[in-house]
Amino acid sequence: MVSMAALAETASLVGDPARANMLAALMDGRALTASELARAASVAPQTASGHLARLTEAGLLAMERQGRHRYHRLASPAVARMLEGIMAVAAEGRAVASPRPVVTGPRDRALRAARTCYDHLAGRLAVDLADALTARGHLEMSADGGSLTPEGLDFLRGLGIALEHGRAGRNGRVFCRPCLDWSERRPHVAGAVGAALCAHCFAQGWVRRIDGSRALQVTQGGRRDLRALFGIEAG
Amino acid sequence: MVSMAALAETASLVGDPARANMLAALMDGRALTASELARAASVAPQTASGHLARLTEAGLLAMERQGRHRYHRLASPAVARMLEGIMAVAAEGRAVASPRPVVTGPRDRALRAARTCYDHLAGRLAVDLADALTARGHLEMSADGGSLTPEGLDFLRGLGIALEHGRAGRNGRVFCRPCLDWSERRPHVAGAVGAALCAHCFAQGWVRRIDGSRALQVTQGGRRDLRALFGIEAG
DNA sequence: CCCACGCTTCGGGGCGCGCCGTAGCGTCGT
DNA sequence: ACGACGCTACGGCGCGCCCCGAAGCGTGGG
Repeated sequence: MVSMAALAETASLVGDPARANMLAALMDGRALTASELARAASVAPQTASGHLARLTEAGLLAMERQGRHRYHRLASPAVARMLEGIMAVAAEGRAVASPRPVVTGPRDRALRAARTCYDHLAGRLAVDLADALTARGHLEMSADGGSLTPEGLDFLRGLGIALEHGRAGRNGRVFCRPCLDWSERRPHVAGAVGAALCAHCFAQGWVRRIDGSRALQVTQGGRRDLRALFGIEAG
Repeated sequence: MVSMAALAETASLVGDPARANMLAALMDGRALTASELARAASVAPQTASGHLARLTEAGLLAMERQGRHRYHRLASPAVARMLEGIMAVAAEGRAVASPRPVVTGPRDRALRAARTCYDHLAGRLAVDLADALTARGHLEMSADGGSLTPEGLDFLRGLGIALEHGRAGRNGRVFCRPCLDWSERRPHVAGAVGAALCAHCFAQGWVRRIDGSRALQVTQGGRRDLRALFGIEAG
């Protein structure tokens, strides 16, 4: 039974604080350089280099050279889902340990409002979006799964959102993976639909990244369009 | 940002071989004693005790006393999903490292055929079941989600499978969480529907546990009924 | 009542690995 | 071509924690 040893091996890679910080920094789906990741983890570049080599060899990260920089990113959606799962358990354990909501730093404010989670939106913006779509009968979600309704599919296609990949079932529905929002403790839309929504928000200029953070800022046009199209007050 | 430290903390709990083996042994959803877990991890009872205390305090395990035994089990479905996620990444990484299928031990044979995965069925039996339901239009699954069709819901209810919990959406569908089968590399049914199916198989005596293993044996009656009701050849 | 048993606590030994010095390689600017 | 820069390879230091022996507690059985 080789998989048990593999379980410990993989988990211990995430189990080191420096590597965990690097992985967390990559959870927004971007590709970062070794130096940036070293800063994120508060370690020297040599240390980061060693960690990155191990993570890459284990298949957690993918690396591509570009000039004298080397950009590292999560190797696959499976890695992102794994990290989500670990964070969910960590949050659950914390909640038991300390009943009151743990901290709300000043910088956290922006993160809680809107951020990316690998390839989709997260934070209050994402939860509000899911709620708005649900209220209009465009989306149905439960703990075990979710889907766009035929009306929801039409609506999003009308906005110009390409959804060819996760094509609808024989009754015009397309499944959405629910992802438990880390800060809101409620599900938002992940999977192919979530990725398409997120891509569209960036393409339309509704959101943009704040400095080098994982947090997103809703632009003025974004506020206007999100209110007009989805009826949500963002930002 | 407290969650990053929590990420490393939680992951490092799984990152120790002894603890990982214990958690893997509990992945079938049963509750085991400290001694059994010590044997599973090949460590002395004192060592196991310390590990179990840490896992319990962190909220990964739940413990209940019963006489002079103490039964340990996974604390929540979230923990099971986390472990699934880590194993998926581990398998993915291995697949890259060694192209040929890693090992097929004699004991693995039974595990690959049928086993439990926390609260639902896994292995070839579970994948065949999902395929059969899909072929008959009772189930639809994709990478991002799945659901019973209204016909599928009726069919299962006709068998006496209680599905009140994950009640159907406004068009008579009930979502199923897809779970990537560890040995078959294809999705089977998890979530509330998967749990109900698994419970029904046990209740009808279609399957039973082999000795103290995670593997399941399909009974003679199980083979007959599974063929008659689902059209699958099991065992 | 005493022993057997399951489990836990305490203490010390040992090994692994995370860390940063220094040094070396490849790439880009001027 | 030279230096700056990003990154990587090597070596030794030091901390942490995983492990088990020995001993203590609670339960169950003879």
